[in-house]
Amino acid sequence: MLRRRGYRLTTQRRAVLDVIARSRDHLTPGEIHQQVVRRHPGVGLVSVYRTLALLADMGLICEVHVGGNCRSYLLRRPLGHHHHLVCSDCGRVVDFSDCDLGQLEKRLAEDTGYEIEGHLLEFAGRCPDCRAATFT
Amino acid sequence: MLRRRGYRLTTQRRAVLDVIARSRDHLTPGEIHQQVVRRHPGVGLVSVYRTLALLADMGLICEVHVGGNCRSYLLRRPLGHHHHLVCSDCGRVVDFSDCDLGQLEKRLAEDTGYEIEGHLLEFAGRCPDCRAATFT
DNA sequence: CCAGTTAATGAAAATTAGTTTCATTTGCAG
DNA sequence: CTGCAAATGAAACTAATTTTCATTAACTGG
Repeated sequence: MLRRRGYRLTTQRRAVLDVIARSRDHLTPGEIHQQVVRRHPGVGLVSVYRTLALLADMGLICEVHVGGNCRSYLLRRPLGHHHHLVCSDCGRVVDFSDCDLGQLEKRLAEDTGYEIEGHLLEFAGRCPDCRAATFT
Repeated sequence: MLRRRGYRLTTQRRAVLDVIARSRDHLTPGEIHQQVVRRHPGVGLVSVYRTLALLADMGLICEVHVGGNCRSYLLRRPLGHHHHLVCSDCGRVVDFSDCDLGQLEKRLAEDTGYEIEGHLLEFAGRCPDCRAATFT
């Protein structure tokens, strides 16, 4: 896909893609870098950022904004439109895809005159594990 | 309200509250500080952050997470549950309150075992002014 | 109203996340 | 193989936020 868009397929890009593809979880740029370095020491955090920006541009990954510490998490996109349910304790993320905001979106557009381009929907809650941990 | 919770009512807290109360727009910590300093030179950005954290804790203000540059915007809460429609060009924010996510939330809780605590819903779009500007 | 305590402040340093710059390297077209 | 533009790594930089700590001032009790 990179090639098709005229980008070069470099070792570092391979490495980043590899990490993202391998992981089921959502990772921060820093975490991705750590994992990349394990197999490819010398790969710079900068390249990770650059690759992530590229992938995000191409729509292959997307970002999550969670909690108080407004840090952007990057994650693998499970193909297509979807949203996140984030555990407020451990940060674990569950994806879901049906959000049914079409009507609301339409009404908002009419009421405000905005041309709506997209939306960000995230739920916060406590995952089963963290809930269980409380009762220990 | 501060007093009721055992916090002191300091000049700087008054000043921050004043600015937030006066403004209908959403402000960044930096913007709030600028305005505070106009009337109260010497008030530190630090205190603004501290006051904002306090107010957010008490639920009197809330944050917005917008666009790519993951910076947390703080804003006045128009009382009660609501959401934001943010212009992707100029950043102007419109509030709306009916989101009708109850059913989705319930189903998610059943499916995932998460105890859902809240949600973050934001729409992005282009406001009437910015749309008009394009055609100039 | 005054004094004491203690929370709150301001300044500066520290931290954290992300971006920019630029000389060097390298993928890949020819 | 070779050349060159694209991509990289290191380091400097920007920006936002947090921490530290000595000083200040809000409230409480007298």
